[in-house]
Amino acid sequence: MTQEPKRYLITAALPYANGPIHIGHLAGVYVPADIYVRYLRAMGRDVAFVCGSDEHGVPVTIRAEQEGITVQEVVDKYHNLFKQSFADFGISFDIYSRTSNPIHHETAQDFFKNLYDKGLFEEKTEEQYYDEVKGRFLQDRYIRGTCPNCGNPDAQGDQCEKCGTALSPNELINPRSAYSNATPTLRPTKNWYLPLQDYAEWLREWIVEGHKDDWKTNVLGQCKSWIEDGLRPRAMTRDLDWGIDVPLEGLAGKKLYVWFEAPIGYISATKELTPDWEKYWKSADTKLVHFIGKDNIVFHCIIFPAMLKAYGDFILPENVPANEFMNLEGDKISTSRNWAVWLHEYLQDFPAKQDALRYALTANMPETKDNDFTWADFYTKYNSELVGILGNFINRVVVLTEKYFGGITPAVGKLQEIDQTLITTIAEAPEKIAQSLEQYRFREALAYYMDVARAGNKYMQDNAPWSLHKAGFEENKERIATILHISLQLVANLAVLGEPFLPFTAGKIRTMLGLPTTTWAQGGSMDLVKEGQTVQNTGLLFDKIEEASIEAQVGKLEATKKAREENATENKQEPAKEEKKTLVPLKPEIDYTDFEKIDIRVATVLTAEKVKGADKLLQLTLDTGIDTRTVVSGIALQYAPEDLVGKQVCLLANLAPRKLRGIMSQGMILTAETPEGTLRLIAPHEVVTNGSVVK
RNA sequence: GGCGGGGUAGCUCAGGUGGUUAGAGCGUUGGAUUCAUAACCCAAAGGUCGAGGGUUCAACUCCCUCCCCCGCUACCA
Repeated sequence: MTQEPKRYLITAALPYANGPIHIGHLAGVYVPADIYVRYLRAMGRDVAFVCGSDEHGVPVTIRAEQEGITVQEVVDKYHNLFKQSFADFGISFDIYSRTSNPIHHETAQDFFKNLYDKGLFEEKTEEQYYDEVKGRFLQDRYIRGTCPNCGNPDAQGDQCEKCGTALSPNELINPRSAYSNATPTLRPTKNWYLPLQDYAEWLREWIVEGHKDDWKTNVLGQCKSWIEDGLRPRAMTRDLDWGIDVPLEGLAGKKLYVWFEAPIGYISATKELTPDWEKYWKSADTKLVHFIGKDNIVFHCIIFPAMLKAYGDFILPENVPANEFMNLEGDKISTSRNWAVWLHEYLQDFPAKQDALRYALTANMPETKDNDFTWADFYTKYNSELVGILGNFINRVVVLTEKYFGGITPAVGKLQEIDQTLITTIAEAPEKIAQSLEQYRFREALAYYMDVARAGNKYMQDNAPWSLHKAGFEENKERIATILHISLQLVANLAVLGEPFLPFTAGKIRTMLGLPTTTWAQGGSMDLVKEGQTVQNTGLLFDKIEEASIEAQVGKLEATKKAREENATENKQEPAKEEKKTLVPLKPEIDYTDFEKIDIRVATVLTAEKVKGADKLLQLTLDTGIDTRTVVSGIALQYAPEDLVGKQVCLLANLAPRKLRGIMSQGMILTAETPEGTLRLIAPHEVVTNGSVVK
């Protein structure tokens, strides 16, 4: 878009109603989005800033069970908490909605129906684990069982939290449902997939070529990676009982995939905001920007745009300025590990210090890489920058005006060169800051803002009106008046330009100077405070933070860490105790005819090499006596290729061939698997003829 | 393993189509000052730009290899 857009639609990632908001969310998404929006509004642009709670999906249902309350109570609780937190921190949404609203259900269902009617989905039937007791299908992470790798009896179907191995549910030993502990069965189920590969070429053109210069490198890189990796069909429906019904007949218990419906929440929220919602979504002169964290890139840059394209009519995001992550004291922020600074707790500990946090998070925003939030840094930034530079400058000006002119704005007199220099600096600031904001460079913009306050301190220092006052007030009165007049204009500019970053502070400054709501266009003006205007000293904008309150925060985190470590050492002893228990129990009895179906042969390894692109796979060539065949085996972690050549192994020879990493594997090497998950090859004790039958 | 992002002063981070002394804030040190919340102002010290090779008259910037951090993604038939 080369022309200035007529209006803006700004979205901030929908927070998931499964835990409170922390500083990572704020730094990554909501603060930058809010700064951007406040700036646009100050520019007089037409903006819709939409967000809402994401309330569907499995985790909230689990949480409800854990806490012994209904799912609705869980999502209500977090929705209200989110709403309060955002309001407290001045995140100025035009609407904060929620995906449980009827309007969203309708919108999402309409969207699905539209794509369905056009025949844009692929239908696929697959076998999935099913909990007979609870009567529901099980998502991977709600199937528990013993980890084949480390023997942890509580591994999840998608990964083992003890050893970190990525798993799929059918690898678990003794799988059981996380809901009922029942042994799950496999059941076929039909779901609808969006064939993303059909959009690959279009996405490539749109992103890789079209946006190569204006999207952030981290976003562009991630998209490229996905597109070049090959896009695959992605399920848009799930077997769940909490969510939005798939709008087709006879499909009880089938819901829309949360990542299908959640982004549609932006549309529903806009609908809820205004009957004119279509002009924000379907007008080419609207600029759509999604603010998200890096974990959401694929959904906002690939899947959602593909959906919008499939539907037709809708505009696409002009930019998706995803931020990286904010760490906390050197560790990744984690809701489940309670490693976070929660917004509601922050305000209890630091009442009315929203801008302090907004400042610290903006100054250190993870724009290009993961950044670290430390309390020590927060403390020094607050005390030396907000207190020492910004607050102090304003206070000096207000106090001097009070002392020398009874709190009345004095008239400006004859200007000197030093005044002109400052006036130029002020005049240039709005454009400079705006340039940075337009490019989503928030920390730079904030630094430029603080430079204005710095220039004020320097101006004050260089002119030293207090020295002139001492030398004789009456003979220097005009000069002192001029210095203070200009300084007051600078203070007013700090309110105008600070509105996006520090809205609470900007409001306080306006009160001091008796200014109405300001616009960005007023920035740079030297006529914001009129001669004769009363300047109220309403007290310090920022009072110093005591070291003790910072130590208390650090102590809080240390306690969390300590508790976690104690937990970890307790848990460490468990696997040892569990080892004996993790032996796989006997399978049901079979008769000899079942066994006869199995054809196991002795074979000799002729060649062995690692499968490229795979950790655990070896590609083997075997002499089976009957033929020479290729077998892929997952023993690379246990055996080096060169150790295998010439060795005899046992081969399940009549197993249906199957492709692994693109290689056709004709059979399966037999191994003994220890309870710890270690694999040992099975072979005859003495060398025998290749092709000998094992029975 | 593959892919993407990142590894730059004590700390937190910018930056670079290859080219004279590599930047900011904080911290440290010295000076000046007292209107101001011992704040502000001036100055200085401080970096072999992750490691090792290569291309080049010239690399922190380009190429190759390796190491570390973050994320995405795959594979025990």
